[in-house]
Amino acid sequence: MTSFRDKVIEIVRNIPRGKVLTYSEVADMAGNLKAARVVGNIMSKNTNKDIPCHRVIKSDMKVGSYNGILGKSKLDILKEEKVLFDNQGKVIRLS
DNA sequence: CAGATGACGATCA
DNA sequence: CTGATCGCCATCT
Repeated sequence: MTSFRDKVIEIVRNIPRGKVLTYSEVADMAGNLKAARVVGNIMSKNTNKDIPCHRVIKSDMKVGSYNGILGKSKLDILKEEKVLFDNQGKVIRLS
């Protein structure tokens, strides 16, 4: 059966390069708006490099945490993906 | 099955 | 803006 976890995995896996989604957005798409925390919990235990878990940020637009499976900090990876940041370390979306 | 956990979120100081 | 507190919920042990 498709657990909440599986949906989250699939959603995150489909995030295109250079784009980011918030934990609450992913949680919402997976079926539970209030489960943003669960999304993070799942990502933290996921070690599959096939999943761009670094493209998931907080609803505040701050990067949040990262397990470092790719050997780089989340912030650096996003910068490599051409994602823009302001002086407060927040992500700037190009609408 | 029950309790603990945490890559979060909103609110208050 | 920064930091602390409380609330939320699927997973893990």
